[in-house]
Amino acid sequence: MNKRSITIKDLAAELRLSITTISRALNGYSDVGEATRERVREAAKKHGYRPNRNAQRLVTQRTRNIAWVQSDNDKKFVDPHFSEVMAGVLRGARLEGYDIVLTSDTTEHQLDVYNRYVQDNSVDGFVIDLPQHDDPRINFLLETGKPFIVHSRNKRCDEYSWVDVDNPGNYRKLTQLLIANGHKNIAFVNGDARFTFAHARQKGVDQALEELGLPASTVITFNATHPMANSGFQLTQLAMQHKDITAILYSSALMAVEGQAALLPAGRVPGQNIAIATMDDMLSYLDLSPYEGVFTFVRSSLRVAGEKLVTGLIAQCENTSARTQTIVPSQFSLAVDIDPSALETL
Amino acid sequence: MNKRSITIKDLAAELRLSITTISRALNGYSDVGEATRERVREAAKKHGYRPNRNAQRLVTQRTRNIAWVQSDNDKKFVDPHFSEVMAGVLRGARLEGYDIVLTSDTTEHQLDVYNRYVQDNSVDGFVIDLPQHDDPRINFLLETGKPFIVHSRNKRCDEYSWVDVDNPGNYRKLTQLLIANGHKNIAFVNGDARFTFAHARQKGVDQALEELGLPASTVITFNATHPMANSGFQLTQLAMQHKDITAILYSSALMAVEGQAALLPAGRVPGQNIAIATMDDMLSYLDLSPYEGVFTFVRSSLRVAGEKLVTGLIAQCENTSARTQTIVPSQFSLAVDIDPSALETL
DNA sequence: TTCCTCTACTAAAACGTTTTGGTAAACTCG
DNA sequence: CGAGTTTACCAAAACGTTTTAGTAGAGGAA
Repeated sequence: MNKRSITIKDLAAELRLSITTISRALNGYSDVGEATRERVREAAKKHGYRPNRNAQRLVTQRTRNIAWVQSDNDKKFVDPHFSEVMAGVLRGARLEGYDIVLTSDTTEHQLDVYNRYVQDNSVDGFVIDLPQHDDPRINFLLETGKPFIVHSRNKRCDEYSWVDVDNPGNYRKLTQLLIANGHKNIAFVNGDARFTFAHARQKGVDQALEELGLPASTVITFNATHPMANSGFQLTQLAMQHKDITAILYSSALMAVEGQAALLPAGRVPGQNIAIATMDDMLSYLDLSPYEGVFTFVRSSLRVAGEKLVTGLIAQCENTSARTQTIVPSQFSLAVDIDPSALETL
Repeated sequence: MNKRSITIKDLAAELRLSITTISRALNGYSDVGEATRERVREAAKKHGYRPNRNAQRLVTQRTRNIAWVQSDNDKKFVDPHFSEVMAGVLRGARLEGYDIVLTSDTTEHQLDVYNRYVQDNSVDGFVIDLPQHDDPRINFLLETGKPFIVHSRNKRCDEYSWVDVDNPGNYRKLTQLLIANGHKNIAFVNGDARFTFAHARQKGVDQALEELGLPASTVITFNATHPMANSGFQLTQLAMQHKDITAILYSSALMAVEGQAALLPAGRVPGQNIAIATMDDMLSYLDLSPYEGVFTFVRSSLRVAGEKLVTGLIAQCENTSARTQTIVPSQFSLAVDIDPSALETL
């Protein structure tokens, strides 16, 4: 039970070397003889020695910990999109030898935990997911000067590091593509408008209409209020009340798939009498193979975004002046009933 | 930027007290004058002093960190059920002043990260979710003697702490309830059989049949292989190929809801010509209000389970001999077409 | 030989706490 | 008044590392 772990002192005693030499041997310094280094390595392996993380952190002032703070009563926590980003973050962190410290705040005292972490040396930096337009977490962290990175952008985005997808561009193109294929009545099933990503997508749609000189009524938007299972179904049902709609533009493939159950009773068959287009975040939770060539996708991996978030943040932790401002690329994959030539002229 | 945080020494200097007194004042020791304690408190607040977590951890040998290790290529990560348990864990941890350290392993070297954490003093204990029948993580942690707690039970469950729901009991009762209401051909849409929870539920179903002397063919089981969006839909479609089925028993309400889209085309209406029964994990991702009185539920909150997991584990971390072996209670909520009297005789 | 350089090592300080084992002064009581 | 007790403080050690500022000795050059 709870036996004390082996320490650098134990190794030093056993090998009749100073703890300095043990430390420097294991950390790859050149002022250690090769024979000695080998002896140290072997003894360390034999005893399963690992440096005490807390002692290391105390002396180096670096924790190799990254904070992810999740709002306790926040529905977005349970959204599969969250899990996908997190999976990428975890992978990136593991490869770099970092750990993720996950906590929840209370919405009333959202900044408390950020403040605590800044003060008590628990973490080197923060990942912020799903920012809002005037996000208090971003404002706070900018003030403290602690490293952080944001998934998506808000209005202060040139002051901090971020990883994002080209939301306006993607949705502008999807909209123009649908219009070029003859669709004049489009439903746009979008996410919660409080979040920057949903706002950016709406902007892309609006821009497309403006460029083509079409009235705003060409697209009717339906906003999800919370990420909920089957919200795609419910919003699609709403959209189906507008009989003249011939295309639906979704904000997530999950919603698009859920929406299928609302299409059938309305006599709509994707690719035949209705066109479906959506962003595909490449959720591993969602099998899209049945919809290949049936839906039009613009694909970009949230998992990759997660990995880029964490590597960007780590770069900044290790070199304070490093800034990451990266657009994760997207690929189009068109439904068979969509004429691809329209895409080239965009 | 990166300005050094204020330390106990700074406070001592400012107040012309020893660091001992500062420490003991803030930690509530009785050998500090009330006036002094107040002075210390005020100065600490004024400067936003927080003890350096790593120094604390080094000297106390306790981290107030709990590890949750997630398999990297594991689909279960993206399952909304995971998020719900995690939400509970985070809440419990926050209330007790603990943080969660989240990492991923690689499936090939699953135990590496457990081993590292045991050796390098990163965490005080581990939470293990979704154990398998002969789970190597459990075997390993039992050997090391490090505190851990398991969500669900496997065959060695009297050797460790766990939190679980009465899976066999609940599914025995649901099965008997359906049979008592005249259903002789039941589909059982169950989870992945590798996991103990799915196995335990199957056992409950089997036991019900045995007790009633009914043939095993009364219930046909359909196992999910991965947690996937819409797997409830696909498995329900499969079940609908058996025309004589009059009741479906699901392993999760999410699957039950997804299955709805497969029922309609088969001419089935819940509560009229088909009975639906399921466990309800009270996912905040899922709105079940439309199915109240339509499905039969046995309800138990995964979020509560998560909270109990973390408080049980913390108790064990702080007092090595403490063991938690808790069944989270379940409540029945019957569909209107189900005769409740059958339940009382069980 | 002497001086210099290079190799291979080390003692001690530092990181910021908590805890142990005190003590000096102030009170209490017979 | 003096002995004992209580109150309110503190110096120093400890936790387990990394890093700084060395040194002793071997080898080479003149």
